[in-house]
Amino acid sequence: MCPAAPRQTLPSVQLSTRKRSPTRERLLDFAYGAIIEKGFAATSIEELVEAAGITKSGFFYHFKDKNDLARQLLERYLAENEIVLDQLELRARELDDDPLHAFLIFLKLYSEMVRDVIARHPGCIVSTLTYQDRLFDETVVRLNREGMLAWRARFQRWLEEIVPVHPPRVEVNISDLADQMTVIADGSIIMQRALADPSILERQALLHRAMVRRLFYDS
Amino acid sequence: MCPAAPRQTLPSVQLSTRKRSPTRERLLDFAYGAIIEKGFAATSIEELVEAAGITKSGFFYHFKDKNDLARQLLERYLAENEIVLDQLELRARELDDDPLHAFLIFLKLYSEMVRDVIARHPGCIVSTLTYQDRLFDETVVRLNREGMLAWRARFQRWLEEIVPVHPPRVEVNISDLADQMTVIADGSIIMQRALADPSILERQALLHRAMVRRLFYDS
DNA sequence: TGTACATCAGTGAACGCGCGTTCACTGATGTAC
DNA sequence: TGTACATCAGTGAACGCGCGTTCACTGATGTAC
Repeated sequence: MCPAAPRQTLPSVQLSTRKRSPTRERLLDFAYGAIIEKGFAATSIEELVEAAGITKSGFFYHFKDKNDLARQLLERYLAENEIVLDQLELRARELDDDPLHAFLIFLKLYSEMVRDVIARHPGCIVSTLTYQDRLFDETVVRLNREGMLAWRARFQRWLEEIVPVHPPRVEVNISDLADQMTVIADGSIIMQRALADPSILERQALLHRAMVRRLFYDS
Repeated sequence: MCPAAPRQTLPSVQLSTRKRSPTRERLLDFAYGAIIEKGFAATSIEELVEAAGITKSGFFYHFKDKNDLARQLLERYLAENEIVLDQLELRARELDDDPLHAFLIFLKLYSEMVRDVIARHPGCIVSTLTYQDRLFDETVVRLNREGMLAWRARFQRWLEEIVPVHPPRVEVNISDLADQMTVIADGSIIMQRALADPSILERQALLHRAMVRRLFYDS
């Protein structure tokens, strides 16, 4: 599922109808970093407001409660993530008309982008929240779920475009192959973090690319 | 990294020199389940001792502090995990002398074992602890790291046995390929949990197997 | 076999701290007429 | 242009609760002589 692009390079995304308050955005930024470092339960409202330079009551002006923080964080992340992947897919398809070639270009572009993002934030909120989902209400759990399904849908659509042109050399389930992208991203981030080796995700992304290529080509 | 086999099927593993106390084992069992459900920070000592039927002070007889709980849990898990993988590898090598065939059998056996374990405990403590590693001392972080490196070493050794007999059809880094096994296991567990779909891990394990097979064979 | 001591596996009460949350209030800015 | 009111983005003090941890103590079992 991860990661989104660096925040500063993003256009201003308007989420729902709520106005974007700079203080709220900063609180979300701090929460993002802290939650990736320690998890949600270990991240206190106190440390966030201290970092943002307001008082604790100010937090409750922007967020109904702590669960609402998780919800808004996830909403913002998923929206940005969609945009980043759209851009990457668009760029890849510009560079080659053939869907398979474009897909392989996409995997390469993705591996490069992800390398930089994870270096700064070694983790993924979606994975983190997934591992603590008993702490949240169903809205958060549902958002998480829908985010993962959006990844599946994107790659499944793309792969179904590829298959008629380049039939796979062995039989594989296309939906599973679409999921493999997400699985490898999330799994690599864990390993990268556990080993404190910043090269893992990129290496795994490139290996995955080589395996996909080999699935469609004999050479 | 995950999972270990069901506890009840395991021989009694003697960890370090400490005697295995049934109460401590039960505390560890409850902690395992709770940590996978909610994470470490959200798991309270109170709920564990209540489940075990002792008082909170009893906990501190068995564990120096909460960090010590994480350490003992991880130690026990890693030791059991080694044994389970050893057995699976032994069995696979019994069934076929060729290292590649044995490896593919191993992947199949693994996918079956893992399906049952994750159905009961939908998560992996190693991943969970990795995502909250700022909460622990370096012993825990080091154990985590060594556990992952043990997986890498096991599969790398095996793959290096395979390569001279069955040269891969495209160039891949053997160490990365060894890591891919771990990456897919951990990533699948996250997706399985986020989607609440118990079939994900097995499907991904089998897809991975097909991709590895395709790497070494043209058919 | 009896006694003395040691160890094991806890109990029970108390601690201080930090946590998430509430509530009445406030000064600055925006809007209607 | 001035006045009245509404909204925005917070403040400050207080709350009760649960958390991890400590410490003096205890009854049952094991071991030495």
